[in-house]
Amino acid sequence: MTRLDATFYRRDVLEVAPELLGKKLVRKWPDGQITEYLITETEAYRGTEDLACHASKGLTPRTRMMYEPGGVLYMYLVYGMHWMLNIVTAHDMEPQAALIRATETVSGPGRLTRHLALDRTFNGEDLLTSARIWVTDNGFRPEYTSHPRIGIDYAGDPWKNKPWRYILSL
DNA sequence: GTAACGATCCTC
DNA sequence: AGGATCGTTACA
Repeated sequence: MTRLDATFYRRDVLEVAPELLGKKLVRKWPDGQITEYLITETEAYRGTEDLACHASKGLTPRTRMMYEPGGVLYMYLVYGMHWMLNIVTAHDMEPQAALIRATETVSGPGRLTRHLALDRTFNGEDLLTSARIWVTDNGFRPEYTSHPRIGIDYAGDPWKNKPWRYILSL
């Protein structure tokens, strides 16, 4: 049960996103309680070319965390009500992130952040040093399947068809 | 300023 | 199938 380090996150998101499956998202609450959530579904968003990735719009106040070195969180609001939890990957000025879509007990990216009480105050949070959220490796290397990403049809071909959504098998 | 649009979820 | 709900972005 060791906290994942910089070398894990500072690689291409197409490697990191599937490898996050089976890892444990750890949340330490204000009262000191700690709860763990097995990650079961992720999606990769990769660079300025990927028209489904917010970074395709360039470096803006909203997207700037994605340009940080891997290991920090990128939080943003969609549809005026749901916060999305993204883990930034790759190196400085290489905008990539893995969206955490579900855990073993909570399905859906919006429901997950509501359950874990994650919002804008976690934008830029550093998973390498944070005392309230981090990810641990238990040595589990699960099988997984790949699928097109959800809710990004507007990105058009070929991006809407990239099999960059990863689901833990069983 | 103004307007259009979501990396979703819930209820009909 | 449709509504909720608001920050971000682009454009005038």
